[in-house]
Amino acid sequence: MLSLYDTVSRKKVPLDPLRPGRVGVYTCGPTVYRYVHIGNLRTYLLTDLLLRAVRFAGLTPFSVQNITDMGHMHQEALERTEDKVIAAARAMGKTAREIAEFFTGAFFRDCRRMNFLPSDVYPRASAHVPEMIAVAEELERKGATYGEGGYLYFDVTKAKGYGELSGAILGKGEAAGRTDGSIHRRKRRPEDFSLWLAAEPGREFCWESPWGVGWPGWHIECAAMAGKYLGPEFDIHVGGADLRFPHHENSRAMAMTATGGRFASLWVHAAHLQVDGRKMSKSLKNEYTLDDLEARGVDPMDFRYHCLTLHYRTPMNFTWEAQAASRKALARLREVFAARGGEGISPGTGSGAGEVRRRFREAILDDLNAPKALAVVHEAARSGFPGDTLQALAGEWDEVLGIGLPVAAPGDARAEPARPEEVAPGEVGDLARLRDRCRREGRYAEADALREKIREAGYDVLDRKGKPARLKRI
RNA sequence: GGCGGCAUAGCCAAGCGGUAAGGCAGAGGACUGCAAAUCCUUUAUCCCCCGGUUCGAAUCCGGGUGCCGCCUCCA
Repeated sequence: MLSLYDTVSRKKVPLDPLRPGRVGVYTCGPTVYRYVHIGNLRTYLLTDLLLRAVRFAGLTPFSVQNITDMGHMHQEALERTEDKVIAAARAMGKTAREIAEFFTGAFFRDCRRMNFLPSDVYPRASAHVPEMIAVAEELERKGATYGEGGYLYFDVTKAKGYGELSGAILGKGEAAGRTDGSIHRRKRRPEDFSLWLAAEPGREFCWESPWGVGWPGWHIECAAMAGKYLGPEFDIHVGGADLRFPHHENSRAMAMTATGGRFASLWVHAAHLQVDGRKMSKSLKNEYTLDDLEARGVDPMDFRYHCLTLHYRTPMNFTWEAQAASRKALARLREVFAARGGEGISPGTGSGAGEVRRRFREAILDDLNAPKALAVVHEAARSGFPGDTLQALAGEWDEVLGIGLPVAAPGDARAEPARPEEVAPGEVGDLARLRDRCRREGRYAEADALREKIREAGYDVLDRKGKPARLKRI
């Protein structure tokens, strides 16, 4: 049985699906007016790992991840954005909708590169405004709203259990002491939040509503879309730690008040990723994207592996040094599984692996303890298990880890070491062959000089007894 | 001011009451013309500090110190 740490009850609880065998999962997805950064990706990796673990536990997940393509994309913010990509798009006369489309595409591309299992539905906020209006109307009927002049607010004192999720205490937050006239002037108390806002002049995204032409508040997005695709009650809600308050607290308050249901049974939050001990921010120039990592020689799979070396609730401090260590570790694992996986002579699931299998399973089912599971993988890699056993294990485990442990059948091309011409440019291959001849003839000084040249070209020379040397990218 | 998280070897990181997983780096060995790669072995008498509970604590309690986050858009 899979157990997960639930933010509301603050302890690990066994997953007990509302519908037998089916697990409904909702994840707060990206806001598509910029590229997602590696911190966002760590959060989405939690969803991916969760979905894979649900399958591993023999259940079928149904995953919904929203795309926020208009909610808090304020027209004003668009106009004065410092983001170069947006600024350039605006300069070219692109609409907010076109910009959102572009970054949505970029998001899906990153998901593929990270080897995320696709969600079943990716609802766009802009396509669900009628559903949001319906939620707001229901809240109005329940007497949990107030407002005037095109604005509608949610009265948090009408929500049962407000604060259970985040520990927020009414009147105790810093917002209580802050007064932003333009935002707070119509609110009775700082914790109340907008369900509907009047459109400012020139706003591209706006809709007709019972309260006038305008646009929906941010928190109502998730309440409406989760409700539409998963119903008033579902199993797991996933999101980044920063969304705990106010976004999740408010989504929950609204949904529970509107439907009378409990909304999500479990709330799972991903701890943040920082860079060099600081929160990522534009001003510090440390908001890395997957492309930034690749430009520095870090493959998306290397980053995925690196994330898995930490538990999802442990804050991560991203450093190039630690990422490099993970890159090497993954490369070694792959080599071991590839090389030995090819040794298999008999088909089947292998034997003698019961113990590691059990411990891997236990780790994953215990609140998705990926680092513990990876330790088991490393043990197996050093265990001396026969090829067919390693092959079976790699296949099973990679369903959960998704880090590309090769599953090479005997005779499979992946079971054979790559030939020089397959990994290196022709000139480098020529150097390697020339060096082989020098060595055979005992001209070691020349051979060593050639090795140095090959190194400079970015390749390691892997000598093999009686066979041509292999080349490997450094 | 309110709420929360984290402090474990040179670095990253599990463990959360029973006597310190795993990875990277380092050291020794095998292999090699020498290397690299690979393989084998090895590397924390101790888990930020001070008290306490317990037969027993990195793990629980109390008090410190340091770092970080949320409370405003934020994964």
